Amino acid sequence: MMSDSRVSSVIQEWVSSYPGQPHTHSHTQTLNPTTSNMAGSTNQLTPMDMISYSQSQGLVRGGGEDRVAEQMMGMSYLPYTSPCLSNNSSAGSTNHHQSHINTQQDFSPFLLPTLRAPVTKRSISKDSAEYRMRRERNNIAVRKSRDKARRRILLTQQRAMQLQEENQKLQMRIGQLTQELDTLKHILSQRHQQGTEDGGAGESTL
Amino acid sequence: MMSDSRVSSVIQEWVSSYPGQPHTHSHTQTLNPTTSNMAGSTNQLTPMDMISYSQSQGLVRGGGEDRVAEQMMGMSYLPYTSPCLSNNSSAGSTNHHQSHINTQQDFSPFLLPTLRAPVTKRSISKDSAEYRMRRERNNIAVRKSRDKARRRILLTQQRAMQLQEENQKLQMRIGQLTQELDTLKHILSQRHQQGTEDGGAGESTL
DNA sequence: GCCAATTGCGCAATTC
DNA sequence: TGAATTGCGCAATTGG
Repeated sequence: MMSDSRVSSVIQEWVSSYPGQPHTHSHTQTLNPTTSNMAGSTNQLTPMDMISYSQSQGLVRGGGEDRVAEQMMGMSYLPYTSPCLSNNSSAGSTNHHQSHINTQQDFSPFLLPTLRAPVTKRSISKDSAEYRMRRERNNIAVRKSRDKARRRILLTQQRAMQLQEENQKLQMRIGQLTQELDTLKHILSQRHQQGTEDGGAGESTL
Repeated sequence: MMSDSRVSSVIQEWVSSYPGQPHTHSHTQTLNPTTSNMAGSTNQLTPMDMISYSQSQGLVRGGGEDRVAEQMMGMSYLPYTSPCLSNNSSAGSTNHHQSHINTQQDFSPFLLPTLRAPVTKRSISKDSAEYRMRRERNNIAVRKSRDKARRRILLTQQRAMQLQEENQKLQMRIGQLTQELDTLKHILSQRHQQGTEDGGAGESTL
């Protein structure tokens, strides 16, 4: 109805900012054992949070495998000893040079008796001009993406505030209308009573 | 206010999630969505940026110090040539673990007469157990913080949706009330007319 | 000054 | 193949 005119620009923008709701695929990750990390200390965080989380944000992917499991469990930021080892090379991610191998699947547990043997990796060598090129492009994409996300969040906040305002106004309006209605009803009721008593007609001017 | 009873749980949570609105301190950077970004040309950072870079603080990790300047200018994700050079190893940041060698101390300076010698850094040496300790603690804090942020965002989204729903209901309610009011008014008006015709006296109570 | 919390950044894995 | 996402760790800041 007339509501359209009430929606302000912020809302409009916001709407366009959510083309099609989060995917909610079936996430793929493997949540493999590695570093099961039972860490010990529990830590609160209702499981509920996780649910909605993974849903809206859509699949938690790749990144820190183990983390996934953790997060799924609602156990986030816990001590969490690094997957490979505590401090030495390429613990978590990082480890540039050697190669992209170890982080991900972390085959080491099985195939590498000693330490990782990054060797044998077809090195895209960080030196490679191409590598740098890719990295640079990705960095740009990342910045862009985050910028977008920030704006989206901002819009959502504004939208929420705006809706809240609107809501209050509507509530007020309802209050007015309700009161007015009560008044009229009361009047009618009296008239009716009068009419009944008098048997005649008593009307108001309103 | 009096609206409390009407606000649903999601809202409640959301509210508590924003203790005190975005700080808006003296602002450090970003702050606003702007991104006005005159885009035009420019991008490329001036060598000037380098200065702030090496200066900052302990262990510079080469990361995106320069970025700061850019962002201050509202110039986001632009090309932006890497600080040290475009492709060489460990150029930007990264370098984490592998060895504290290259990044930090970077002995190479000996070989590179022209570049600054970051030496003279207070060595918190990445080897230091303390360093690792700090890092680990910070990593945990970071995860925690991000988790929190995610939940906050989610709450905001839910809140917005909920408010929208509520809004629709309120609008509907207003529609009903309005109609009802019109009906009553119409009735009263008719009776009044009748009363007038009859020559009766119509007064309103109230 | 220390510490936790934030925040921007780049990396790498994954999705689209 | 390349852009977009996203978790992660690092480092600089900020607020206590």
